[in-house]
Amino acid sequence: MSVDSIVFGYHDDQLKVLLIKRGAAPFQGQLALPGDLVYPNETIEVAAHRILKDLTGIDEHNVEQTKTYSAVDRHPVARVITTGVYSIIDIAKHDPHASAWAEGVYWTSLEDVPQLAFDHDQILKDAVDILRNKVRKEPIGFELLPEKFTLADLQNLYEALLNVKFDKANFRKRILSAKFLKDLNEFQEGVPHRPARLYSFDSDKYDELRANGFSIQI
Amino acid sequence: MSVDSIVFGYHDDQLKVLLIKRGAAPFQGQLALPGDLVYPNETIEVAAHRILKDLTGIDEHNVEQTKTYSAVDRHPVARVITTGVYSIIDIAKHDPHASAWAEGVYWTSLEDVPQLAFDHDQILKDAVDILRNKVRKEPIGFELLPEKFTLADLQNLYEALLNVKFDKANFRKRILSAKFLKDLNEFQEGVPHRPARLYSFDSDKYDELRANGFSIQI
DNA sequence: GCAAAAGTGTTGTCAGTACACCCATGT
DNA sequence: ACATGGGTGTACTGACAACACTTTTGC
Repeated sequence: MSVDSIVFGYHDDQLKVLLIKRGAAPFQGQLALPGDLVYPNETIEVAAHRILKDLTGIDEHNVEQTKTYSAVDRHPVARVITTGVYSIIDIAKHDPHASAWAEGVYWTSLEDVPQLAFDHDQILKDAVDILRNKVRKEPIGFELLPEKFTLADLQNLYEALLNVKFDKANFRKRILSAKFLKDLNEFQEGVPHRPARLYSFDSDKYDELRANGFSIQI
Repeated sequence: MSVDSIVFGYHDDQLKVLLIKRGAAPFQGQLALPGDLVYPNETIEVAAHRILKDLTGIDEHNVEQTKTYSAVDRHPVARVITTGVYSIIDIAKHDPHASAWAEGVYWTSLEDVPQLAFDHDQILKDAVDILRNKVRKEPIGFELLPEKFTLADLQNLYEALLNVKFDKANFRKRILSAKFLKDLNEFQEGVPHRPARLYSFDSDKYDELRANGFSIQI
C-alpha cells in the first residue's frame, strides 16, 4: 500500500505540479509523482503529509484523497495498491529539495508534464479533474494568497486553477455576493494605477454560511 | 487491503442499502456492509464485483469508488485498509442470499440503518453523500427502471434517491429539455386514469451530448 | 359524473453574461 | 496628459419555481 501525492502549487499566476526524478528502480531517472509506502503506524493522510514535508519542508497543509489504483500489474516489481492524495500549496513559501527517493524535484506547468512513471499520468489527470470540480463548488485556494489580497489576485488564482477567463465585473459580483470576504477598508500602495481594495477570507463567516446549507458556483 | 460494498437498491419508490449480519468475529452478529479482502489477482473493482455476485447473483453492474479508509485501528484484529465501492441495482431483479461471511442479508431503508460494525457508519454516510452529488450531475439510475418507463416513474426514482420532492411540471421540463429520453409513442394500458406516455433512455444520444460537453443539473 | 393522475401554460424572479463606461493613481 | 488597471451600471437573456389549469382514462 502506497500514497502518491499530487502537489499543486501556484506562482506567477500559474498552476504547477511537483514532480520528482526517480532515484531508484523501477523507472529510475524518469519523472514521477512523489510517493512512498504507507507505514504500519500511519494513515494514508499522515503518509502524504510526511512526503510533502520531506520534499518541501511544508508542515501545515490540507490533503484530500482522489482515487485508489489497484491494477494488478501497475507496479512492475510487486503488488502495490496506491491512493492518490492532493494538496495545494504556495510555492513562494518553500523551496523543494530532493529526498530519499527523489534525485531531483521540479515544479512543472501542467501543459509541460511529460510522460510519467507507473500509471502516474492517469493519477495526475484524475487529480486535476477532481481539483477543478471542487474549486467550482467550494472556496478553496485561499491558502495560496497573501493574508490581504485584491479581487484581481483572486480572479487570477481562479483563472489559473481552472484554466479559463472570467469577465471582471461578473466575477466580482459573484464573489462579493457570496459574502465570505471581509472588506478590510485598506488599499494597495505604490501602484501606478488606481489602488485596489484589499480583502481577506472570512472563514468564520464561511463556516456560518455553510452550516446553513449555502453553496456557490463559480 | 479490503473492499466494502455499499449496494443501493430501489424498490417501491424507496432507496435501500444492502446489509449483512456478520457470521464471524470481530463484530459477530452485528450488521455491517458486505466486504472482503482483495485477492492478489484482483483489482478493487473486481473484488467488489465478486462480493455482489456472491450475495445477490447479480453479475452485470457498475461499481464506483467512494473513499479509502486507513485509520490504523479501524480493524480491531489486524491492519486492514479498505476502499468503499458503491453500486445501484434493481432489487426486483434478484434476491440476496447469505454467503461465506454473512449469516443473513437485509435490504434496509436508509433511515432505519442501525449502528454498524467497524467504521461502516462513516463509510455509508460518505457513500450516500457521493451518490446524491453524482445523481444531480449525471443521469444515473436508469438501470433501476424498466425498459419503458413514464416520467412519473423517473420522478419517483429521483425523489427517492435524493430524498426531495419536485414540482411535476418543472421536473418534466428539465428532463425533456435534456433530450436524452426517447419518446416511444406508446402509452400505459389498463390504468384507471389518463395513460402516461412511455419513454426509454437513449444512451446513444446521451453519449453524443456528453461528448459535446453537455451537462444537466437536477 | 367523479376520482386520479397525465400533461400544459403563464407569470414573476433571479442569476449570469456582455459590454460600455467612469475612476484614481504614478510617470 | 496618458497609460494602467480598479471598479460600476445597464440591459438582455434564459433558467427555474410556483401554481393554476386542461386532458384522458376507468369505474
